[in-house]
Amino acid sequence: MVQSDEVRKGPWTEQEDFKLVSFVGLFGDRRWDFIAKVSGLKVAGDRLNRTGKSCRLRWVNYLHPGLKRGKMTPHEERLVLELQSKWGNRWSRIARKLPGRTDNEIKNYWRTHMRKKAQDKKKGSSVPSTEHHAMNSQASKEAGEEISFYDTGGSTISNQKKQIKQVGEEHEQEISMDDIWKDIDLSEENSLHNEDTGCNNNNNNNNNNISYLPKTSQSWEYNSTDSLWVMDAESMLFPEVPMIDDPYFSCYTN
DNA sequence: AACCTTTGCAACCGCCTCCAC
DNA sequence: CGTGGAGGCGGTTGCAAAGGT
Repeated sequence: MVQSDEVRKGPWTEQEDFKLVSFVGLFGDRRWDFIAKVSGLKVAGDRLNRTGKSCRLRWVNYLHPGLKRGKMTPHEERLVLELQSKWGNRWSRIARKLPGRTDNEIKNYWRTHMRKKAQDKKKGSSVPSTEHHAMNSQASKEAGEEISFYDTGGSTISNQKKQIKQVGEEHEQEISMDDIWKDIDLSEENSLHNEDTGCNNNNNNNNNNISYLPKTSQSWEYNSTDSLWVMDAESMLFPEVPMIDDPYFSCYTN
């Protein structure tokens, strides 16, 4: 445990980043509490008074050398949409299929994406064609209608209300509360259904929809089994979902 | 140019799961 | 088998930058 009276919060400084990278280099990227503890000691020089959680988050979301920066590629965007429709808001699982992207990044992307979609709906305009294609998934077909723009990441009640506020302020009459709650229910059903049936159903889906993605092996071997984006057990069950090739990983092979 | 709104993203919070003891 | 700690995950918040008026 870090000395609690001095636990730092908020944005990380360059020095903190540097220290964290050093400690991770020394101790690996698993023992976050240990890293937090050791880095908080006076013997560690300038102390890094962050919690283990905070260290982990900073490393995973920002400092990890395998991270891609910058905009999502169209392939990544479509894969996110496809997997979200399949798995729901299981961001970390989705992130495992997009090496170099973090769950946080994908989550943020999704929220932005859905916000745009909500605005499109509000304006009564058609959904952009690529997005529509991606969203035209098993779940929406089985629901017999378009996926609601409310079945987003962060789809808690409070968030829904926030979106309602954002989206509906001018057009409250157009989208009633009943519609909204119906959408929420539908999306939850879809999500559950996808979770239950995703394995079989999506064999076909994936073969059809994302076969354009290159099938590659994970060349990144940073810290071996302790690395991010390792194939988990579930991933092994869905080998049909390809990994996106990532040239960045080549620099982690020793 | 100033102000307001929107967008993107880093970071935190709280809950859950796993595992060692 | 129960418990506690550590890590993981999803949801949420806050803020800076960009864009619009």
